[in-house]
Amino acid sequence: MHGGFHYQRATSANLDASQIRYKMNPIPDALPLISSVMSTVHPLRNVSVSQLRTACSSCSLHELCLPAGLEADEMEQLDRIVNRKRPVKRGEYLYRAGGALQSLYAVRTGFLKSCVLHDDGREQVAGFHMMGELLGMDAIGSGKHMCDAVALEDSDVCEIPFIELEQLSRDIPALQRHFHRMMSREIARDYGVMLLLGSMRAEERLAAFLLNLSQRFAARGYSATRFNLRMTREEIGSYLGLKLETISRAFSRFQTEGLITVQNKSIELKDPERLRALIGQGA
Amino acid sequence: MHGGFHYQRATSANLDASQIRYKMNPIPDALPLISSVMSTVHPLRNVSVSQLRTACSSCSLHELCLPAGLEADEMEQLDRIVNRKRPVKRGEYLYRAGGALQSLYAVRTGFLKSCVLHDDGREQVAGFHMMGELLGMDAIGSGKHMCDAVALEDSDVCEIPFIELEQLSRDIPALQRHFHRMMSREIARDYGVMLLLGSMRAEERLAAFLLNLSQRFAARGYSATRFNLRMTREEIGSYLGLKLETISRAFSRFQTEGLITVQNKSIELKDPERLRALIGQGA
DNA sequence: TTGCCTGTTTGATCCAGATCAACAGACATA
DNA sequence: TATGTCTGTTGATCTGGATCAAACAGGCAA
Repeated sequence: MHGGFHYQRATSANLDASQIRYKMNPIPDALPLISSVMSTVHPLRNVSVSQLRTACSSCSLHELCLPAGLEADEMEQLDRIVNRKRPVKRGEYLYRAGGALQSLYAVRTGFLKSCVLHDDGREQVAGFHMMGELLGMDAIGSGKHMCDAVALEDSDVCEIPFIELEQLSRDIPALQRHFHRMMSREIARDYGVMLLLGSMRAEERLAAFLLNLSQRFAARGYSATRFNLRMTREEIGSYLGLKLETISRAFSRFQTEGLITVQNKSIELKDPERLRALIGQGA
Repeated sequence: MHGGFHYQRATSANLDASQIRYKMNPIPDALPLISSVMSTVHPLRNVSVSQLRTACSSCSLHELCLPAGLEADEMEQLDRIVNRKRPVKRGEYLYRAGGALQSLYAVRTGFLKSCVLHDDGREQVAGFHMMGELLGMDAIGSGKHMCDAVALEDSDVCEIPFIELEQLSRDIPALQRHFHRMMSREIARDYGVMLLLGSMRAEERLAAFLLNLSQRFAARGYSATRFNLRMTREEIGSYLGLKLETISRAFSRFQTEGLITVQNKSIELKDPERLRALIGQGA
């Protein structure tokens, strides 16, 4: 893959050309640049072109991310407090459990996981995070992070100093509103995970997981039916409260039943409808 | 127990007198009425005494609840938007999944549960809520409640219209701050539940559950070692991702091992330390 | 007092998923 | 190109908790 966009690097061999193009379209890194060069400075904003490149307003994620619903001038104010493009290499920690809360982080590119730790070494994956999603909200209550955040592939995040975000959200109702929405959606997601962990059987859990990924990729303009997993079977298992062997077997069974095609990390949903029907057969 | 305060009714026999007094003091139900007749209006506030009686500033929960950390005048502003004392009878719904978000609710007295529902009828208890805790935050993201909230015993809640809370929290930084803390703590709690559901065995889960209740009762000035369950074995099981028979057996085993005394809903923790040690033996 | 009705306890059996084990690819480094 | 280290697959066996079943206790209405 060329340019700064190596999101699909590891698995490009598995994908046909049309899909690669499709996946690269929605989040163009280079295109905005070009158009911004043509018109020197954005009429509404007093920032240089180089800043504009990564500004929220030119970021293809802004409808999903924190600035959703902001006016241009409001977005500019938010831009001023955001430290854009902090890279996190695969395997690196964005923050660790126990560390003091400084900032929230919005994923620009890449993929991360949050892990809750238990004294005895057990760890539980509490979530996987993709572009436009906000991390670190668990730390606001105590001032300390409750979990580790680790990059599953080379990623870029926007760093949003929390104190300043809180300050700014008093001045910008739309920002306040959307920040509350994002916290609340995290709570709603957590409730869904509890339902999954507390009352679904293994195959239902995996089906729900795949459909959730599918829906999130689709919301970002990617294919809903073909995507690559960024996490290992063990990490999926941890998230779903199952062992890696169980994940592997369930994948195999889904494949022999024609529900999906799996090859290593590459997934194709062949029959999303039947997958959906699979959830809710139990009990 | 007399008056409207029967929170401890079923278990008062277990408590010594000093504790009962303590428990009854903070939330006087009947007395306020009388004194309001006597002293018409509070000097600092332009509200009648009858309103003051149940005002946040006179509520024993205010250090745990939403107004934590507010100045007197700020608390007064909050008071003005809060609709105090909405009673919810045992078994009644405070709100239902799918219903539009109007208000958040702070528990004044009593005990409630939240249940996430699945199409096929399965339900998962997502949380139990006691005095000072805030319900409904899952609904902010979508504008619709994600779960049912049901009273497990006759309860009173304060109704806090969400739009007005959001508005007011722009004017009162301490309120904004604390509201964010409460949402964040819910997220942190959820992560803990995921850890529990995803990687603990049955007895660890129950021990963690008992210790969590103990700690929450203690934070409210109740005994940390003697309390009454407000929920059935089935509800505990649902919350912990286990069947009611498993809960019952685990209780029995804890009892024969001298960790606790159980009799129906009444619990005494005989050896909290060993209970704590029990968590984290597995894996 | 009787007779539900709901919730709880305890025993016997079963099974979904864990555990143990062997092996096969994929990928990274030299 | 060889080599070692992760990661994933599949089989055989085991087991914690589910399921099925029976009996019982407490609350409450008639």
